[in-house]
Amino acid sequence: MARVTSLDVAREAGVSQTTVSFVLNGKNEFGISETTRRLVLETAQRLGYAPSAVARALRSGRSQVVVFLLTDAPVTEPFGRFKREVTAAVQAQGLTCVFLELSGLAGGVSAVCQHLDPAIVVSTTVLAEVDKQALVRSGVPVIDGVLGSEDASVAGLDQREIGRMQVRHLADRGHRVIGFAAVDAPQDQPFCLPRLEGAREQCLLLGLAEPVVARMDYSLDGAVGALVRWGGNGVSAVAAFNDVVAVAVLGACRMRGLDVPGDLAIIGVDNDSVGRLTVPTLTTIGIDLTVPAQSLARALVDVAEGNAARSSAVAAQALTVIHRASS
Amino acid sequence: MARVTSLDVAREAGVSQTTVSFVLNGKNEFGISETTRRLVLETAQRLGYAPSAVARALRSGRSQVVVFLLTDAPVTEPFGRFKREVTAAVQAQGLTCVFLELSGLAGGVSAVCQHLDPAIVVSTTVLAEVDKQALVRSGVPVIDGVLGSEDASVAGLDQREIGRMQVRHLADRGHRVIGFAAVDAPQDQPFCLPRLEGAREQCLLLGLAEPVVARMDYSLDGAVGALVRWGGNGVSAVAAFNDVVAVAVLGACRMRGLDVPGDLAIIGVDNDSVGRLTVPTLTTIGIDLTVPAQSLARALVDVAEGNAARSSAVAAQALTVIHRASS
DNA sequence: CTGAAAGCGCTTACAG
DNA sequence: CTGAAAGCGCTTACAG
Repeated sequence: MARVTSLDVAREAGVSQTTVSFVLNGKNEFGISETTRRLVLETAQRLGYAPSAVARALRSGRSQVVVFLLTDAPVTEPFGRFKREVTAAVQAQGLTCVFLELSGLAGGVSAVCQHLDPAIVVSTTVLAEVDKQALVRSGVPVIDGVLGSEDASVAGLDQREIGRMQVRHLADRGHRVIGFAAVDAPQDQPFCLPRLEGAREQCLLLGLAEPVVARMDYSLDGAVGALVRWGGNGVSAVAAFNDVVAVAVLGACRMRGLDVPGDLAIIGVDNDSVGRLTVPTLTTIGIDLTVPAQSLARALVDVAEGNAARSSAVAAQALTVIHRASS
Repeated sequence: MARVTSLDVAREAGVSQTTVSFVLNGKNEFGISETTRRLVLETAQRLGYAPSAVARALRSGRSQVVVFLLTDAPVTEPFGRFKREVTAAVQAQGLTCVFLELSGLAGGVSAVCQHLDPAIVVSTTVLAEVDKQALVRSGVPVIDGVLGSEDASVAGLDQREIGRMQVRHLADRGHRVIGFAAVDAPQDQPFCLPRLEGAREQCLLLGLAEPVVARMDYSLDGAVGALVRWGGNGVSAVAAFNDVVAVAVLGACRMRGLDVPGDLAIIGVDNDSVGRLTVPTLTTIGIDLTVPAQSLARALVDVAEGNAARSSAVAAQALTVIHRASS
């Protein structure tokens, strides 16, 4: 079963390959008659013609593929939605977005281009300078550190705003000494650091003491340790880096007989479904990355075309406090 | 900055394009002298030559890309690792695996081939027959229902075995009337149904009563409802579809003043990190999908080459009971 | 308004 | 042992 080519369609319709190409690519400015147009379309349909992406890419020198590199990317629900929304937004721009699990790949980034020839590469993490150079040298533009950069980043979401919102929420409810539950895991730092920084800024702005930072791994023991530290500093409310850490703090409170939110209020980040299932349920910051996904898609197209990325305003509307029982 | 082509390398090295191609593709059977070989390799390196995947694909008629379709795929940690392991295993077979978020895509599967020309398409969900036909018609082989099929599937992991293990664990600890916490969400059914079936089988085998099934959404209210139903049936232990549901049951127990595991034992599935953070910590089934990922990668290559997939033995070693405080 | 022809970069028979 | 040439399927100047 040989592949149906545009030449097959041309022959079958009794026109030239050129005409087929023009019709199928909507190059109407060449003034092809409506009759011919219909005939070509109908013939292509009938033969089940599907253009070869590979041939098109070779000819045009540009593939239509966006490779989105995932390196220990967050497994949270908002990020899962983000991937779907980026996919949709990129598609709306006429490209196709695929995700590549870089952490599973031997040989690293350079191996990416071996089989893929992407129009552009996007990465959640900041790429090593060598890798970046290698890509750029083979003509592939790169946008890295997406969502996690310390400045507002191409997606227009400032991670610091998350920390600020957490503190504002807790301060609104009368808390004056606030703890911050940070994590050690390296892959979380691009998110954890700016969130903490935002929390600091907001405390300063509100005339509160510096937040009392406790670092922990994802364990109950770690959370109990944090509790002790906070207890010694008069902390009455905790902003957790994310919902999972918040659950750990919740568990530690239970172990130590502390009432939540009576003895300690807790707010997480992510609105993970598990936060609706704990007792007490978890106050959290919901993240809607629809707008950031669209900003990113626009920036992608700009950069893929060799222009500078349009910068995006901070998408403050991406964030909402979801107030539940833990605060 | 024009692209470096194999012809550039040939000219620079003073040999023909053919020789360059042979050297770079390791076609040593043509007896190229060691000196020439070295020269070509060194020149390619020096010029920073990277072969065009697109040209190669056009010429050979086969791309080297595996497209892994994700449709509301589970966001659990084992599945995250699975993706990395599939990526590695596929790479070991000489192909590149990328993931495509089908749920974010308008136009569905047919749009996939527009820009990608994959060597093979894999899907977690069972594809609609039309979509499957469309792919096969354009010459793209398909493997669908990966990990979720009711039979042992290409990956060699039988979801039923998970339910069996849960029941065996609970029965070993003396429980005679077992509840099953099932979920409503359609995307979970390919996993939930076989796990429940396995639980049923195992109860029968051990001479226990049928498991008492409660369906719920991911909510505390749903879990409380389930608790009432189980209470009326003398259930002393619950096998939950996954860890998130298990957390909901845990929460419901807390609300109703039930002791875990005293009044009710609970076992989840997935070994999600949250299960180590609840109080009590959660007994669960750990899933190591390394072996299934490798089976899948082998099957992929078979099918991409037009052969039947090698069937795989059930990878029982993929599953382990992780015994914690909830049972 | 439509067609013949070139060329994207590669691999691989075929000829020396 | 090595080279000249064809051809994968497409798009697009160029010519009519």
